[in-house]
Amino acid sequence: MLPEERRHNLLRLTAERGRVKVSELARQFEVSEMTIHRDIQLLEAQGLVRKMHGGVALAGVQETPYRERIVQQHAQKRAIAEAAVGMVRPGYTVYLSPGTTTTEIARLLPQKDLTVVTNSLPIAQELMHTTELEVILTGGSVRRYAEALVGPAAEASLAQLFINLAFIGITGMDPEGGLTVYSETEARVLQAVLRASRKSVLVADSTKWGRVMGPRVAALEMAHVLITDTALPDDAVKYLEARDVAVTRVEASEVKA
Amino acid sequence: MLPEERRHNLLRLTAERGRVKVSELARQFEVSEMTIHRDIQLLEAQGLVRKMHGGVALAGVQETPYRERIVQQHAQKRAIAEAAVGMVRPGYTVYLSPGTTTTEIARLLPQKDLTVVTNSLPIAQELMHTTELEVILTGGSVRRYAEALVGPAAEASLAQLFINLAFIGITGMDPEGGLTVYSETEARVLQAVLRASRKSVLVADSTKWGRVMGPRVAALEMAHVLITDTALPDDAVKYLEARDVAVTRVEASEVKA
DNA sequence: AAGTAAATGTTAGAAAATGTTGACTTTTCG
DNA sequence: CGAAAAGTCAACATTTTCTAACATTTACTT
Repeated sequence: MLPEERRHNLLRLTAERGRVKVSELARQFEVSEMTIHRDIQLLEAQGLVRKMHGGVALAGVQETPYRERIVQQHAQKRAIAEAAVGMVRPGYTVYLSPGTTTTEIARLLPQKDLTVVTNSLPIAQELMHTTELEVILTGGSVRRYAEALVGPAAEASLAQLFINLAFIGITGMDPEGGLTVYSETEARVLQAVLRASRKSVLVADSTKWGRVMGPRVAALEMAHVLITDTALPDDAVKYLEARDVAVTRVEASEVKA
Repeated sequence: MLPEERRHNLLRLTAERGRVKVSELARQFEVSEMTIHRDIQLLEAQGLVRKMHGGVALAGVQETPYRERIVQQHAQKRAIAEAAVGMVRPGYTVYLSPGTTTTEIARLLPQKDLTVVTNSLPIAQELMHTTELEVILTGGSVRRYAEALVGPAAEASLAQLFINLAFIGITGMDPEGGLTVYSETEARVLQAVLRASRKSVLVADSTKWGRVMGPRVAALEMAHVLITDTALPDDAVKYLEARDVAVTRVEASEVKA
């Protein structure tokens, strides 16, 4: 494995799991711990990770990177979420993927006449307390750092359902790389979601465009709709619409909390 | 668990529960009490928590003086939970039903080498944050008041699993009425649990004896073990042991909170 | 082929984290 | 009140992790 490749993987592993032990990384990559230390030092200088005794964590994040990410780019996510909620009709069964934008959608959902399917623990928690909607949680293994449920059990339970609208927060989207997420298990769950859904809606800010971050979920054109912000380049829109993917670009105008 | 991670979890636990005993934290994180003292000292220097004799409390937060009886009940649940945890062996897959006693068991579980299956959202949440155990959540509809997952999906996912030990908090137990819980759906989930388990352990304080509270889960003698308190009448013990149900009666000794 | 720069491993000492012991303080309870 | 129990904390020993310096290997350049 190339050094740069190794650092990239290190970063990905850290992003996925929130924190990783130095010893584990050394074993994983079959290099000495010293090398890992040097990698970490390098990544820390770029502000990407934070060193802690015995391991490494995502920068600026303690233990739950998920919750921390929520505060970033909130206005944009909120605007995207508002557009997403506009697509929901009474009686629908909607799916919400784990993620910050989808959590925002959950908060804006109508209070009635809706069934929500999710594999995100925080979303289920929130909907349970703040609404009277029917909430269905997929089964599965708890994936700690994403606070999500994954694995064969999650996929199997999705196969039993019919979903009118699936809202999917994606980590990377690229004409060549397609839709990508951090981990293999999450990718598989999303594939099950796509199979169970009549219509799939990607929610992703424009920074995700051109990014290939991990395992591939599906081709770009598998989605029916993309909701993103105005910063998405015109040629990207052209590319998508040529493939029958409807694009909605929203303005993150007012940043009210 | 990394030191910094442990301190973060300590803070989280304190925020959740208002105040926590040093001895409990030491047990939970599997470190000496001295280490906990040092952690607390560090967090106190940052103004995040307040040190108290025997424990730690959230800084700047009013203390809620608790009712004696609640404390008493808690001590009993705690004692039952301790006996329950004593039955767990490394490598086991254990099931925890929704409930306060089982939540207490979750808090006392070893940190390693265990798979936990549950349909309780709070238990999954807690284990996810404070341990590194493999946590499997059954799927299903969210049952609001119990914060539990129920329904055909929950039953189906349990059917896929093998459980070494199932800890079941029961609402009522009676020679004639058998084991009873509040709702039909919960009863069905517990039936699925019993089918998937090699050994089932009832955890219930003695007030549950003679109570028939709702739908029947199974006959009394379906369980292998009952862990309860010393107030359970002798004839109840005799009745149960005649049917090959082992009874463990614990004393709520460590009463003071 | 020789030289150079990058990458990695090794070693040793520094720093951090943890546990243990024992003296001391606070709380509990007869 | 006064003694026993429980909790605190400082000092020391031990283990683990970090870092800097040096040696070695690998890959690229001239």
